[in-house]
Amino acid sequence: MQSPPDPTLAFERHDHGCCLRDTLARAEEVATRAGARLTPVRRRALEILLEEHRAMGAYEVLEKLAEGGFGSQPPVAYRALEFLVDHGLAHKVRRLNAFAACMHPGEDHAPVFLICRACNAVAEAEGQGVRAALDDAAEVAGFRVERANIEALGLCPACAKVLNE
Amino acid sequence: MQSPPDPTLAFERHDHGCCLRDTLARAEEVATRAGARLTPVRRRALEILLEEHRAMGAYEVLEKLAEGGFGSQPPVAYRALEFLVDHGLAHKVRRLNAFAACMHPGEDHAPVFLICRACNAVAEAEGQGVRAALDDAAEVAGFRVERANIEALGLCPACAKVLNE
DNA sequence: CTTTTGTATGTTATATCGTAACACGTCAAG
DNA sequence: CTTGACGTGTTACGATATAACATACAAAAG
Repeated sequence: MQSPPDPTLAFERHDHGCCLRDTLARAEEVATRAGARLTPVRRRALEILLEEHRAMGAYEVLEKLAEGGFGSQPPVAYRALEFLVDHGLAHKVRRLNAFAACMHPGEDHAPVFLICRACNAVAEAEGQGVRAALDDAAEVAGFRVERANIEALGLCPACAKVLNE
Repeated sequence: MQSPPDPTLAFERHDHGCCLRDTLARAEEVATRAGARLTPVRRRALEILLEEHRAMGAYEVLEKLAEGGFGSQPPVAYRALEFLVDHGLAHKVRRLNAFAACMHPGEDHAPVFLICRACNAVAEAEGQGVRAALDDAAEVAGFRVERANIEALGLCPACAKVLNE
């Protein structure tokens, strides 16, 4: 494993190689079940997001794809990422114009993103309750929610601690 | 009187001149109270957002500012818009890379944006409940939310009706 | 097995969104 | 009347994203 000592996607340490292989395997399954093909570029793009385990810009992903012998032009990355997002294998974090691998592919979940304004780490938290509240709020306006982006900016536990000293 | 019976930057018709003048007046007050200056460019930028009553890209706002004799380079618009956002007089809708005037300047509120995927209309709904749920979800991760972006994509009532026919 | 059809990949070129850095003007505080 | 903070304007550029077209490739139809 090469994983650097970064926080991310959860604010806690964890077994990385495990969550990578595991998630990748589930991703494969999700794609198959949807009748979609997790082709080499797409698979590699997902791997990249999982390896780094943080939110990455499309151009950053592109660079790593190119290193692996794939195309080096923006559409290559954007298309792979779009596929991943469409199939729930990755999420777009709009505040950062970045993408992050989904930690719960296949499971029916409502992710909310917690973005640390100090270290830029992004955690994907469970937001069923938030989503339910959103559906309620939308209903008042006669609006039916199909997709939602819920993102919070603040301080992660580690940075909050440091800044308080 | 303020507060019409609409659910805000809404999917319904309403008295426009009224909500414009009214909101503008309150904005002036908010700025003054914050010790900030609602200068001509800034005021005009807000007017533009209020007149059109929809989410607008920075370059679109810029164009209209230029028509009014203001500078025609991007920073002019971005700075005015940043001021408005910082002072709670406008919001950024990240899904659209666009800005919308706040319909409740000064009031303590937690906006959620309802974006119609068919007609691109944006409604600003009240999201106190959503925000509370978000705070709860964040707390589980030891994260303290400072700012949040909550955006929903779906169909507005009008478009939903049309598409069902 | 071949043709057809739809999908995936790659490329060039360009659109769209956003910011850094600096010059100038105004105004209020010292 | 100078200094310093702020606001506006400019040029130049960086970052993000997509359109349009060519080629390859795989699954379905013949």
